[in-house]
Amino acid sequence: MGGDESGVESDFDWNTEDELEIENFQSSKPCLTVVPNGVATAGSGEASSFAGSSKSKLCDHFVAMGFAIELVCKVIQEHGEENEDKLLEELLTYSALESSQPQVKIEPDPCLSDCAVSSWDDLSDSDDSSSNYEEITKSVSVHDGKLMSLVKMGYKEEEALIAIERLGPKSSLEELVDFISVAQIVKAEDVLLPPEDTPRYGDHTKLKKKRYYEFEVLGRKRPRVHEKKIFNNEDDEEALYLPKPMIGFGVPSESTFITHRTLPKEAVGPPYFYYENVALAPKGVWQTISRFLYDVQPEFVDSKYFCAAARKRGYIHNLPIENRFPLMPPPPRTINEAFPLTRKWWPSWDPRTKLNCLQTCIGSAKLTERIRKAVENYDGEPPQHVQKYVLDQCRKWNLVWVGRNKVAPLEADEVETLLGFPRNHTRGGGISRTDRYKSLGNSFQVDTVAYHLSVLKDMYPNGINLLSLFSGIGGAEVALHRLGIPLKTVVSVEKSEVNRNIVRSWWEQTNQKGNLIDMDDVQALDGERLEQLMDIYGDFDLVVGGSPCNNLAGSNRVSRDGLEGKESSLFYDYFRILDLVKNIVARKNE
DNA sequence: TGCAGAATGACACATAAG
DNA sequence: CTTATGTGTCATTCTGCA
Repeated sequence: MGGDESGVESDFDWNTEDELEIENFQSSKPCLTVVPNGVATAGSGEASSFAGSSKSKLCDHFVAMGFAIELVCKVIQEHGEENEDKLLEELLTYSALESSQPQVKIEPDPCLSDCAVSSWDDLSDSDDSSSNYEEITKSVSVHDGKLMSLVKMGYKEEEALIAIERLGPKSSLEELVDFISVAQIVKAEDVLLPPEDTPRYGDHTKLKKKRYYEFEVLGRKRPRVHEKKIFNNEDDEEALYLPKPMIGFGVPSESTFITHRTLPKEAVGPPYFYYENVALAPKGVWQTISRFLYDVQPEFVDSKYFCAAARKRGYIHNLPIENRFPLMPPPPRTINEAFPLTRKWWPSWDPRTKLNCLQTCIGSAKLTERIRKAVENYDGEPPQHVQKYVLDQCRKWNLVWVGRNKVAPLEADEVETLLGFPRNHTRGGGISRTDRYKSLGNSFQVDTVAYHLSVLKDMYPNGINLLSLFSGIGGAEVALHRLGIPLKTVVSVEKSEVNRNIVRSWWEQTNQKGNLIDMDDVQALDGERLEQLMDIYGDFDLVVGGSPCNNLAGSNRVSRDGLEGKESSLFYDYFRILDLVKNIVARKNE
């Protein structure tokens, strides 16, 4: 285990805006606006009275400036809300005090417990809003035992509450402790570090301080990408968030490869894990994900290097990266090759050779009609502004030319092919057209994933046991199958019944010899159930999951809440389950 | 009732312009 | 270096239609 050579620069910017994440952690921030009198209202600006609404606005205002929500509550409570400048001053004073004395404990505050309890309630699955108070107190008392134990063990009440909320009511004490410990490590780093006003790429002093801190104080070793120069030839000092080109440790079509990396000790498999999500998540999200997943660096890969459509994704995994091989035959890499019939109609002023990311929605018929009308008015090349309009729309909706002046969205079976699934994979069985696009838009690109998983083939000639979380339409299963890796037992957890049916039907059609066990709720998969499964079928060799991205993806106008969003926070369940599997495996091998 | 169309106007990041 | 503008994104929600 090599560890960390000091001074080796990372391509990944670990150094920015960590404060924000921590705030999220402490307050379990999101959808709740807490006003000073301890009443929590859902959403912002939706409060029933004028007073409430203005209070929450002020609160929001300060939180948006970067102050911790509990601090804002406290200050507003103490000083009223008439004098905004005065409040700001107080907040600044408190913040300064806090950062110089990290151990100062903010007194328990009604806002805090309310906040925690309210989001707790969100998770408790009772949509009935009428009997709120009793429900809450009841559920509090049920967990009082665990809460008390945790507090007695020396953990802060709010930390304990957040952990219980995250891991669900059935979580064991052991799991809770584990969760809090990770949270504390993340928190400790950021509280103890000097506050950073603005993210600055390539700021060496800060970078070094942080390294020093990690190394000396925490005694931790963090893997660095030693070969980073490959990503960024011209300027070493510019630490970029995402690598350019986005090829991760290498792709079959490019000649640059990284064949060696050092994983942190805790990350080393088996079991192997493979986690996926959108590359362009809000700031800090990938840092958090990476810290939870044993400090493994994400591998950012754009699927445009594998097929004719872009798909920028980050993957965190502990697989070996030597001797990868691609699926055969290689899929077409340009629109032209993928859809030869479009060549005849493709206008010379449309320079696209690759499609954009395949999404969950497609362009409407009305839109294609508007485009036809716009283009057919001109003989030959339309004027610049029309070209721009048409190209913009074509890029936005991934339209292709299928006739004279005629564009069309891709058919679902064409999307299947592009993503590497067998034709008609999602067809029939009661799935509607829109659902089909939706399932496909949320799926893996099979060739990309298969390339990463290909290293397992030699390691497991007799097949593997797979735990597949958020399986969707079974991208991982299809990838392994296409690689020729036998599937012994697959435990597939997927919420959508339609998707489960798709996987089940694929399983039967491909004459799989193994066992397919499907479940619908990741939160219901606890240690006991896992142990039971592993007793019957043997240890899991691989844990795959791409947790929901709705709250991370840029196309979400409504609720891009980051990792703490309603769906995307299910990432913590991926971590919880993976960690359980690791613990169970480790215990058995003792 | 369920589906498809259309509007919505969030963000982070890259790049250009001042 | 700071500010303005452009670009792209595993989406959500409402409305009208059949």
